[in-house]
This record gives sequence, C-alpha cells and structure tokens, in this order.
Amino acid sequence: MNVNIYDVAKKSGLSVVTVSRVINNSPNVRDYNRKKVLQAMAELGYNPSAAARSLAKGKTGVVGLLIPSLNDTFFNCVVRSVNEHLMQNGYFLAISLAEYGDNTTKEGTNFLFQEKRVDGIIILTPLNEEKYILEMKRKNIPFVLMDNQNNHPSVCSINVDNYKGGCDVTKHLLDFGHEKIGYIGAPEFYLSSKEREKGFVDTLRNEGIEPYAIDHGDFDIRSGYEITKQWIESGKIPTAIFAADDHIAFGAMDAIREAGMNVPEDISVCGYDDDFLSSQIHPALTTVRQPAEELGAKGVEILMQLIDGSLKRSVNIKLEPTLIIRQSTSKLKS
Amino acid sequence: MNVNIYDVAKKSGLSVVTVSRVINNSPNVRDYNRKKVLQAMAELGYNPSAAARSLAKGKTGVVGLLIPSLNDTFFNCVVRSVNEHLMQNGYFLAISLAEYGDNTTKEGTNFLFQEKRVDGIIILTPLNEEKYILEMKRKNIPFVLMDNQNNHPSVCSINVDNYKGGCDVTKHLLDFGHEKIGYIGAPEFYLSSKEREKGFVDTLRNEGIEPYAIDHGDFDIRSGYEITKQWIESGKIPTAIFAADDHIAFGAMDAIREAGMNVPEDISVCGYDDDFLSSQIHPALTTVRQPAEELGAKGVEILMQLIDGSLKRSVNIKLEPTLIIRQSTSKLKS
DNA sequence: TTGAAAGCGCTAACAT
DNA sequence: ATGTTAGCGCTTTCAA
Repeated sequence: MNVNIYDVAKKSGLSVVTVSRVINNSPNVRDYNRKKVLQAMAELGYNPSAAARSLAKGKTGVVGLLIPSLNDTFFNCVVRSVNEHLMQNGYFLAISLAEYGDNTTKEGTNFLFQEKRVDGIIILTPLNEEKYILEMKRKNIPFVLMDNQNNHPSVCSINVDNYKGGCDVTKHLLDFGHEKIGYIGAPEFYLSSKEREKGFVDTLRNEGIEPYAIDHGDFDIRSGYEITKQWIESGKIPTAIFAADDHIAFGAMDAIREAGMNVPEDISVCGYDDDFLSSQIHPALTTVRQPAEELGAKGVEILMQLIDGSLKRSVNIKLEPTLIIRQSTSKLKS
Repeated sequence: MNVNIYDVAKKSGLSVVTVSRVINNSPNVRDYNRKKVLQAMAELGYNPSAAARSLAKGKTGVVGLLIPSLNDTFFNCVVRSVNEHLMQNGYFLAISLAEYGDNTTKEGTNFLFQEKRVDGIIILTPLNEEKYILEMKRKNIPFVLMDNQNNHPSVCSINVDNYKGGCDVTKHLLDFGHEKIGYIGAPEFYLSSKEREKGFVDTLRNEGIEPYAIDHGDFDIRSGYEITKQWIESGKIPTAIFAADDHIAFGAMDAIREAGMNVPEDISVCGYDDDFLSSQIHPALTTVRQPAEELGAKGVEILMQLIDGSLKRSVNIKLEPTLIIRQSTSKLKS
C-alpha cells in the first residue's frame, strides 16, 4: 500500500542499495544519481520506515527521557539542553512522563523500557530510582541518572552539589550580618533538601551559630506560607529565611507581607532553583541556579559513550550551582 | 547477539508462531503451552523487538505529542490526560518539544514526523500550525490540533471557548459592581488572548460600558507588573483588572501592592488558566480553568477514530472553561 | 490449537 | 560507484 524503497528504486532506475545510500547520506553515490533518487523520492512522496531501519541497523536513533512533571523551570531547562545535545549527536529525544506510584499499568512499565524502543535512557529526578535501575540493568539498556536521590556508585549519574548550594546561601546571609536564620525544607526523603539543609547547618556552626529555626513542609507555596506564618505568630521571627525551593520562598514572602512586614527590610528571603518567576517578582528573589544546561550536556555526553561502548566503568559527576543575588536579601539593619 | 523469538521457540519446544501468539495474548494457545513459553521468555530474559513488531504489523503503537514548553500547568494537565487515555487505548505516548522557529534542524523536522515513527500526532498550542498541517497531510499522518490559533475547518481540532471565558470573567466583575475595568492582554497574534479580550469588550458594551483601559504585553509577570504600574502612575486606576493569563495577574497584583494598595479591597484582579500557584497565593486568584482533562480525553478519542479510519470528516470541538472565584475579586465598595 | 513459509522495508557484506 | 543477496525479528496467511 505504502511506497517503499523498491518503488523508489524502480522509479529512479537504480537499485535499492543506491537508494539506501542516498537516504543515509553516503558519499559513494554519483551526484547525478543522487539527484535522480531524490527526485523519485519526492515524486512518490516516499518516507523511509523507521521500523525497518531500526530492525536492520539494530538501533533506533532515539533516546528516552523519563521526567516526573512537565511543570517545572528546572526540568524544562534540562530537557531543552538534552534535546539540543542529542540532536547534535544525531539522536532524537522521546520524553515520557514517569507516573509516580503508577508503574503497575496494564503494560507493567513505561514504554521507554519496552521492546528496545530506545537506544538509551535518561532518568531525571527519579523518586523510585532503585526499581528503574534494576529494570534497565536487566534489560541491558544504557542509562544515566540525573538529579537522583540516592548514591549509586555502580551506575552513571550526574548531580548538582546541593550541599554547596546550601553553604553558599548561608554564607551570603552571614555576610549580610544575619544570625537568626530559619530554614524551611521539603520532606526528609528528598536528598536535595536534606543536603541543602546540611550545608546550611554546617556553615552556621562553623561560625558558632545555631540554626534559629528549621521546619519541613512540601516544595510549594503553601508550606512556605504556613510555616512562616506560624513562626511569626509564635514570635519566633528570624531576620532571614532560607527556603529549600523558590516556591517555598514565595509562600514565605507572602506570609511576611501579610504580617505587615517587608522583604527584605524586615526579613530577607532566599530561595533555590531560580524558577522563571523569581526574577520577575518584586522584590526579585535571591536564589540558587542549577546548571541545567551543563547537566543536559554532560548527561548526553556520558550516555553517548555508554551507547557506543567507549565508557565501561560508571561515573558520578557533581556540578556546582550558582548563587544569584537579587533584591529579596539585604544587609541586616543594625 | 540478543535473544529473539526463535530462541524462545527452541527453548520452549514450540514454534515461533506460538510464541508470537503468547506475546500478543492470543487466546488460541493451550494454557500449558502458554506457561512453557512464558517461562522460556523469563529464563532467557527475552524482550520482543518493537522495530520488528512495528515492521510486521505496520503500526507502532505510539502516539506523538508536540508541545511548546514543559513549564506550564495547563500543558502538564493536558498531557497527563492524554497519556492516561492513550494507555487505555493500548497506545504509548511520546512527547516531543516543538522548538519554535527552529524547525530547520539538521534533520529538517521534528522526529515525530519522520519515518512513520508514530501512528498519530497531537499538536498542542502550535504557533506555526500551518506548516505542521501541511507536513502531516503530506505524510498522511492522522493528527489532531489542540488549543490551536487559527481556524482550520478541514482538520480535526479541539479548543476551549476563550470568548466565553472572557465573557464569564467580565460578567463576574460586573456582578461585583465594577465598571472601571482594565484588560491586560498578550500579543495580538495569540488568538486566545484576542478572543478573551473580545468577550470582555462585548460583554461590557452589552451593558453600555466602555473598557476603562486595554493594554498588551507578554504572557508574563513583567508585563502585568509594568502595565499596571503605568496605569497607576498615570492616575488611570481601574477598580478591577482582567488579565489574559495568571502570570500577568501576578504581576498586576505585585504592582498594586507596591503602590500601597490592596487586592481586592482597592483593585480586584482576575487571571486566566488556573496556574497551580494561583490557588496558593494570597489572596488566592480568581481565574478561569480550562478543561484540560476533557481536552485530552476528546483529543485521544478523535485521534483513535482517525487512526482506525472510522472518522472520515473533520470535527472541530469547542469546550467550555470554568470560572473559579477566589479571593482576589470582591464587590466594589460603594 | 499449532506450525511452515512468506513477507514487512531496510541495511550490511560482499561482490563487481 | 553500483548492485546482489541475505538477513534484522516479528506477524500473517494458510494448512493441518
């Protein structure tokens, strides 16, 4: 029914092999013949079959990316980077949603893992990474973990140094003279939040200062708002707040304003992640930017090596985040 | 190198056909034999080849979704819905980023369009839809447009009634006694913003009221902030603002607060889209929610019919949005 | 209920 | 530079 390579061969008066060479941009085709083939393809409206090519070549040319949400500035940046770098390597990107807790679908698993649909997989911010690792290892699919929760020395992973990020923020606040600093974190099982907190506590103690307050909620506005509000109402008012994430920081700012105080005059607020809203709100949020572009680049680089077999042992890369100082933090009024 | 269906056949002592039947859940296999096959598959660690299956069957079992950004509450909801409904129909979802303006990559086009990689495509919020339509028609790929910009009677599309959304918001503000209402829109080429604006203007004029102010920026906080600030500084202060999008509304609220006024006491603010932040900020934002779940469901339903050939003519569906009244709008103080 | 054989559309290896 | 041939791994007749 559909036009195939033989039709093109016949129409152009050449063999299927030559047609195949044209499809694959082989240099070994006379220019004149290449043109004939190209024209035949155009006239017939020919499209090569990815299935047939994959079958014959033993690879798909597609890399899969598993992602937990499509609503996140950081994810968005990482994926764009991955996409771009894959293109440069001649691969296509197929993104798939990792439905938390719902891995027992009819088919059992995400389609990326099935039937060798992709040549490699990148898993971004997995929650149940152990299961994924097991599956990929069993199926022999090359893969890279990004922004993962636990340490897996035996698999390739790329992470951002959350401990350092926590230290940087804390140093910045200390530099501004703050000593009564509160930390609002996410649930303890997020390694990222835990490490940021550790950086916070360690940096503070290095200066002989104890955390003024530490509390945990979710990565959302509500948590930041409620925890801050509670602090304020109970009279436990820090001069600066370090939020584990920009959304939490937004909530904190909300609560501060609602209590009739100002950011940063009364309380400095610092976030984490550099959400695209953070630079646009007033006051613009001091935060920590993760090297999303670099994360994507490194991830693709490693995956390519894994796929072509040039990388045997596992590598664990740790990238550095960048403190972005904006208007939501200021020197402590003395 | 890799274990294939013949290996399974040999190991289980049955033919490849029987193995194939087991893979495809055919009922015509004796239970005893099915177990033998299943066990052989497990022992060998067998995974069917998607490429081979696609080639033999003439279809991939995958539907592609083209999306302009991974950082948007509405998109996120639509995609989750699409994903779920596709699963129910036995299809997998492969998401791909539509890089605006960058369709002249090395390969020429997004990979979804290439080489029959997918059985159908859903295009969400396209900007350059004409080009896509041409390409899909030429390649004979079944497709559905969602939240598209222009009218295309000849192709299947599903949209949300932005005009009605605009009317609903305006009616709500009128009900609250507002007559000095400003509208902050996005660039004119966004049909969505234009229609919301039209609903706004028409509803107002029906009551014999003229728009108090209309201005256009981008779909972001900055625009909302700057336009509102400018209005306030020039003394053109509405009692209510209708923003074409929640982010614009956030910016407007920011500017209002910065000018020492309150939302909604001094100025009511209404957004559009029900971003996930909107319900969490203070005051929570009155906005319009688009039926993302339904959009995804309908889109999949139509695409399935397009794929199986049961739908011949094109359909253009228009869904209704819902006004969500929260705390950012209130009755005009008289 | 099972199996033999013929494709699906392409590419790799080996000629020429 | 070009072509012949033999797969790639599966499903689909068709027969038994």
